[in-house]
Amino acid sequence: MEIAPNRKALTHERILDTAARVIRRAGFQGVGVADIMKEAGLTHGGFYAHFASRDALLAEALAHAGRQSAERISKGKATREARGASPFRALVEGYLSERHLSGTENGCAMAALASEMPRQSPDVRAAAAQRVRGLIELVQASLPAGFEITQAPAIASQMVGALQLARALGDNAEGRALLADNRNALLAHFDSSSTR
Amino acid sequence: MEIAPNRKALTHERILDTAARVIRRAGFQGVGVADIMKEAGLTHGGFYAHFASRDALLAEALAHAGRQSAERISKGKATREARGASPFRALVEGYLSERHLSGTENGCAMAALASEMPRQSPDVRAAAAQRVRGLIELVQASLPAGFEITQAPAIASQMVGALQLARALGDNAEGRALLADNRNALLAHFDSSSTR
DNA sequence: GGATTCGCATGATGGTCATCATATGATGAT
DNA sequence: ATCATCATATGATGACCATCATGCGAATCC
Repeated sequence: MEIAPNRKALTHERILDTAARVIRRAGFQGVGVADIMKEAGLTHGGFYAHFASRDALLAEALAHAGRQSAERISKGKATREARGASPFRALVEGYLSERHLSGTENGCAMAALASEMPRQSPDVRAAAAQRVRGLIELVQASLPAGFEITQAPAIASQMVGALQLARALGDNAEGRALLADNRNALLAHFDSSSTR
Repeated sequence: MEIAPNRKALTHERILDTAARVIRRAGFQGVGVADIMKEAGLTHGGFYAHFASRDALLAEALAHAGRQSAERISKGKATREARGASPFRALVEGYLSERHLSGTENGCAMAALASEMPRQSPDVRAAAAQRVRGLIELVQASLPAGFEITQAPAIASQMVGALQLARALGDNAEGRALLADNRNALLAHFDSSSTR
């Protein structure tokens, strides 16, 4: 009976996974229950067998997106470290990459949704606060010598802000230039070969 | 005939002014035509005598909000300079203030709306890009000796990101602490008395 | 293999929204 | 004072949305 582990649990996971991508693409307010179900290959009706409400899904989906994006960021970071980059450089170059600029759907949930957070339900807000803390910890764990630990929140702020301003400018030369300026500013401190 | 300058133009301005506040509070997607008209003291019907569409209003309103917030930021900066702060310190302390943390409705339009920008109409996006450039110029004009001019986009990114992460954490001790960390990081470079 | 359970689909309900057609009522000209 | 004009209000239309009641079909158990 464990061999076909609850089909329902699998579907639940699939909805969550889809929702995590869709909310980053369309925003909390830009997505309806039916949109998510359709993209998950289902119809809207079964939704309330899986979630108590739209808000409950959003909260779960944000936490899920946070785990997804944290994992993806860590993975990209590891790849760059394997190529010889320092942990901090690997983090910064991965987060402020052109790939992340255009890949909102699979990127950092906070960068994709930050300005909508203050208007969400308490459950969503709690997940958002967790995500902010996670980002700061990630930065903290990558800080090179020469940085104070109290600078981690500032660096996290800069990274998120940079991605958002670059996206506001657009996936074009201007947006990419803003990303590059941010990489340079962050990496100049401890290493003279700037953008790489 | 100029003595009572077009009542229509006045109403247009009033709608715009209201919309500029409402979109920062509720977000682009969180606000309807009727909401804005009601808050401006009108009914929804007359709307299309003033704007071609909802999108047209949003674009005009964002530009308006940008002008409003730029002016407000500059004014706060001038006040702090008059009290003896350097231009850069005045800018940073004003932008990353607790007042700005809780005053989304009258604060920086980019901090209030950034993550919704990529999904907006071309007209709105153009206004957004203008706003990003304006912010960067404001930072540039305030840079103290010891900063490179190419750091302005990075500093602007950090300021916007800090406000958004702080708001995601909430208008509470944790959010205020993140703001303080950002003020310290920005001001530590050229002045040893940190937060204030 | 027949009954039962349960996951999902179909379809309905009440609400909200952008947009527009038309009515009203005030303002300014004659 | 009467009329024309124009800014705004009333009300309608069609679309969309969250939620839920009910039905069907497939997997599970006896």
